[in-house]
Amino acid sequence: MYSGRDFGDSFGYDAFKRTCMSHTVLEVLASKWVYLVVCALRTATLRHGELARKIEGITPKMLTQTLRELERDGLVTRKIYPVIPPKVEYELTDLGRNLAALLDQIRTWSEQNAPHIREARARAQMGAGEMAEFQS
Amino acid sequence: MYSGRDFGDSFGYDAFKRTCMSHTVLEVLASKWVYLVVCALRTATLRHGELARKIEGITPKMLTQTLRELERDGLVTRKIYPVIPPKVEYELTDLGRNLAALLDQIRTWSEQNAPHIREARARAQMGAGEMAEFQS
DNA sequence: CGGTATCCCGGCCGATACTG
DNA sequence: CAGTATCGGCCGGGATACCG
Repeated sequence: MYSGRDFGDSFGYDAFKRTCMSHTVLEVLASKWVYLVVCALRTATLRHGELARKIEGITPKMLTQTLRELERDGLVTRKIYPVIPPKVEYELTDLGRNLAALLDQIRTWSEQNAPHIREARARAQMGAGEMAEFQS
Repeated sequence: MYSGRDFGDSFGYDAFKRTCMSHTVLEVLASKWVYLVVCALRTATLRHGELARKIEGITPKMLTQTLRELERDGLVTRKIYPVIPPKVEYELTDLGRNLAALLDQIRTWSEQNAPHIREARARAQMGAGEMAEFQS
């Protein structure tokens, strides 16, 4: 074991390799909250409270944590207004907007295919519970 | 705000609502292993062992678990050959292939922008150590 | 080969309370 | 308003061993 990851000179063009940069990017994106925050910011600059209200179920802690992560990776900017009460706005960077467009395609896909997946799950559930029920 | 499609029911088309089907779909996709498995199967039908070898770091348990989930949701089919030694092939369904195309765009994006994100992280790390804050 | 079964640890994440 | 602090549960998921 070694502390920290050694990406070496690999720019990581194979996400299947753990040592690849693209793999670590994936690890960030593979989060429900990251996805929702990025999508929420796609069409508008929003404040902390606005995000919290829009994203149902997120806690202040997770929201802050997610935003910090996105900020660290250069996907979101954090703009502080020195006023009282405090005002902080979050906005996607160009990089973030670029990504958001792709994530939004996933959302569109999810919306359009939700019925199919629901049916698939129902069928799977049927098959699983069927042996305890009738067998005609 | 919601593109004029705020149905607000459980069939819903607003992934920000926890009760929405599209939200649950997202919860499936928001997984590193799901992503990698789907992408691995994008170009080829593969066996369990082939997947395990291709996806670095995945354990048998997680691979099976992920495949079962994808099968349940109708994204992957599992074909068993009654031979000895056993042979099982996993293949994307049409639905799965459709999704895989989108996920592959994410991968392409990750590869292309990995350097930018690497730099952003380096800058963030610098700033954290220096604490010499100056806003623009 | 293609899985299951089991143990178990770390850390993710939710809940809540508090501060500037 | 925009966060931090803290605690704790639960479960994701790694390691390992074992079946058909």
